[in-house]
Amino acid sequence: METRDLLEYNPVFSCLTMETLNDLVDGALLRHYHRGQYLAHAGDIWPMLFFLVTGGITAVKESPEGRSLVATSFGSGEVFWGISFFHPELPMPVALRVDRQTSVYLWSREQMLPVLTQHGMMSFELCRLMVSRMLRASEIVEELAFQPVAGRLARLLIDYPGQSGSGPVARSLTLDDMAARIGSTREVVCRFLQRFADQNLIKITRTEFEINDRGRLLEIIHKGKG
Amino acid sequence: METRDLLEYNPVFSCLTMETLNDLVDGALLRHYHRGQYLAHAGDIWPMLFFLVTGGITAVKESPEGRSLVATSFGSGEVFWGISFFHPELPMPVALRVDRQTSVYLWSREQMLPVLTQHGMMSFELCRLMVSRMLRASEIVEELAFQPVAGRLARLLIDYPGQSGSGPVARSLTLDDMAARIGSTREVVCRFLQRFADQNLIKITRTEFEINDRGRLLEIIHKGKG
DNA sequence: AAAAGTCTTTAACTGAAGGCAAATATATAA
DNA sequence: TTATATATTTGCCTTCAGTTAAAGACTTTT
Repeated sequence: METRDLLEYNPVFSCLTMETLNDLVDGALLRHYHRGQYLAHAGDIWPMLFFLVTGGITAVKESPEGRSLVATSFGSGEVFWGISFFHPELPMPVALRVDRQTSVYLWSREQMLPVLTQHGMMSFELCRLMVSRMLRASEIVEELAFQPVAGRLARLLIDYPGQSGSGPVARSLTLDDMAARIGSTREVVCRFLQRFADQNLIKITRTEFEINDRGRLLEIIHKGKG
Repeated sequence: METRDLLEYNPVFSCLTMETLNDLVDGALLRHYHRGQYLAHAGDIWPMLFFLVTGGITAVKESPEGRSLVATSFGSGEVFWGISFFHPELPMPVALRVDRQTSVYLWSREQMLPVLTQHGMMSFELCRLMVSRMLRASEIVEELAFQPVAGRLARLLIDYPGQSGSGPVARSLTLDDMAARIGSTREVVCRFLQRFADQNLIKITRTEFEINDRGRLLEIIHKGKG
């Protein structure tokens, strides 16, 4: 899709006039990153708002001992920001890591502030977006607090990326990736995957997997027990 | 403090003109609740924004098996909302429970929407507020994912409500309350409290406690191990 | 094709934390 | 006061999940 369409399709930018939007795009910094680079590290003061044109970015929390947890991730057409964009004195609680070849538009707090305070609709849409993100955070909290690993993993499998209808799916995430998404470790994830396979809930090879018993997986998510 | 002062002191409302503020207050629903009542239950569609005049409200997540987790709580002068205020189709992920005698101003989505879209500054301040709340959520996630119970409890003790300087503090929270705040259970909390007492980090009676070794507690929070 | 690196898989061990049950203490109501 | 409900404390036991270690499988490089 064209960058321009992406912007106009995004609720936050779509409420601006052509003119304002043009000005914004002209003033924006267009940056390209590649896999493994960081837009910002946890602890940084990073007062920027960005629009993701192509690629993917992941918000990651790192524990002191090196375990990490994926808080959320962004794709084409999505908007996010550094905490410092809104609170210049506060540092980033997560790192923003680039998943693959990625292009973003960047705006600084100074650039964007007048536009936001001028356009109530835009700020309001930003609020709405934040609420969605808060919901996501809320889900993560709930799962970490109440769901044992089996449930969290079952959920990850159910909404695994690149699942169309039935048939085997490529294991695009490594065990470490999965572990980071559900707040556990490589070995434990492996163990539970095998256990699911033993129970015929899934079929699994080194490179692919396939869900056999979606119903039972959903049950594990909701009622617990793996 | 006067309600009026509270409103004018709140960043979200303070950017309105006297006039608009008057209109808002006139249009608001003033409601009184008592301990144990709910403004909204998890799962409700509740498209309201509220301003807490007096009292206290807690946002609680409940697990299917009856354990609960305090996500955050609000006091005098604070503003919060139902998810449905921003996304009318989405239900509340938490319940809003009243802690004690409480008065709130309530506005519906319909009432407030025009004001917000008209006043960019107000929406922007609301964004800022949301970011703060997101930060809080982010901390909770981090702690649940990476901190063992000892650390989470230590933190709860360090910023226990009603701690002025030194000296013993009344145990205003029951073990269940504490457990709900750190995502654990009554018994476990009790056990860790006793352990802390054994190590002379705190002194504890049935009704009061006192922090003896704040430094060591901070260490447990940051470096782990109880 | 050998070597080095990266993932996956298993097993055995360990520790952390939750559940149950019972004793004790305290507050509230009849 | 007695009775009833509510909190705390403790011991014992179980489960769950993280750690360590090692072996196997596949990829990429040399």
